[in-house]
Amino acid sequence: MPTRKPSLGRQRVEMTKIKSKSQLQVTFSKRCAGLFKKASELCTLCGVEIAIIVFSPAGKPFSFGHPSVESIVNKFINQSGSKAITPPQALTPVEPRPAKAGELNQHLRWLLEQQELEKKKAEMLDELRQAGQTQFWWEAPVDSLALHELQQLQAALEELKKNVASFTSNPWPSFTSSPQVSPDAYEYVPAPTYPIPSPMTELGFY
Amino acid sequence: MPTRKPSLGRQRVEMTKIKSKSQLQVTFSKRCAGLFKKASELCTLCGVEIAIIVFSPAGKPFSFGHPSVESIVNKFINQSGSKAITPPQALTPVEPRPAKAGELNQHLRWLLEQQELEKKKAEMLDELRQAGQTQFWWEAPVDSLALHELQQLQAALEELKKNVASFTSNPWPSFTSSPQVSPDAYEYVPAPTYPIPSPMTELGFY
DNA sequence: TACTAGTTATAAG
DNA sequence: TGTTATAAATAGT
Repeated sequence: MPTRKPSLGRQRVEMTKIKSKSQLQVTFSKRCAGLFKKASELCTLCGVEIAIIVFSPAGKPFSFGHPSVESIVNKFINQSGSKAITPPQALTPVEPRPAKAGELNQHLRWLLEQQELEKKKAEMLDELRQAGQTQFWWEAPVDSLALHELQQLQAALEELKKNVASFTSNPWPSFTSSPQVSPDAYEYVPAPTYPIPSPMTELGFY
Repeated sequence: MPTRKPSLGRQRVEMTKIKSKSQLQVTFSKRCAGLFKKASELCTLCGVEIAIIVFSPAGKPFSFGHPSVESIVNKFINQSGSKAITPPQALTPVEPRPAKAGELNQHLRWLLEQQELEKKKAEMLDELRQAGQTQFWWEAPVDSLALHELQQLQAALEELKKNVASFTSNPWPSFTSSPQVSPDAYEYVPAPTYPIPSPMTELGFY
């Protein structure tokens, strides 16, 4: 005979902070997903622009944006009219330094552009990861060699830092973006971003 | 006799942009309110920070924020002080594209390498920053005189890059952060108009 | 992750 | 704006 599986079903929940750490995590995941879905529907249904930024209980940033978080944020914080975002110039190594207040937005866009790139990449990684095997080679603990290399790098950075104080040219890196095309898809980025202006680009790294 | 008032009740709605202007307005109002309510609940239940910005069909800005849109946006675009380095940060200019399914794994590996690099770099940059620097070293201008130092740095990075493939670290760190304090007041601003609090300054520029 | 059942959101009127 | 009945989100398993 079939043993009944009488789930209690959805129970009313008191609107107060969840105590249980694990339960909180579960609820957060579900509701955050639900929130983003609602946002997505609102975008589709009403053709509006929406940006959502959420810092998880663990402090990790989650975001949703259509057409993009940065565009909306920028629009929001600066409704006093702004120039259109210039598409990334692949061969332009340097972002103009903000000399005037009017140029600040340009830099903000740059920063936000970085975030965008990161989110897209993270998204891709997630997809690939889920589509692939259960375990990969890189899912293993760190070894000491990495540490060594890191220390080496850090030393180089420290060295450079000491000698960099008197430099006078433009520090702003450019952003090269591969045709980040995402037609209809809205961003739903469980992966947080971490805006760090990287000078590496100027150095021809990677 | 009670004449039935057989409301059809909620009907399934096609997820496509609503044509009727008036219907769109109604739907927008309801769903926007619903979205904000969900956000509010998520804040309360999980004690997280959320910012939502919506531009209505009429282009009017609506926002929800706890503790405030500004604080969250600023935090989002300026995570530099945080260790919440989950996915990476990268300016991956030249990203190999997987041509065949068989190359996916290789591509993934490449992506993860970039991720590793960025993660480590981010960590070190954090260290450097917390070392008491008001200004990132890369924010200082770089001219040709720095060439020597730059080459030094490049060498270190290249070295690191070579070793990335061999050392294995978990690309998906779980990060635990300090608990969040959440007051009771949530913002629900139908028509926000707020001054830009010098975003650049908070971004660590200048 | 998937399911169930009571809860909540919301399309229509 | 308020009502109703159904769709959708979700708490608990």
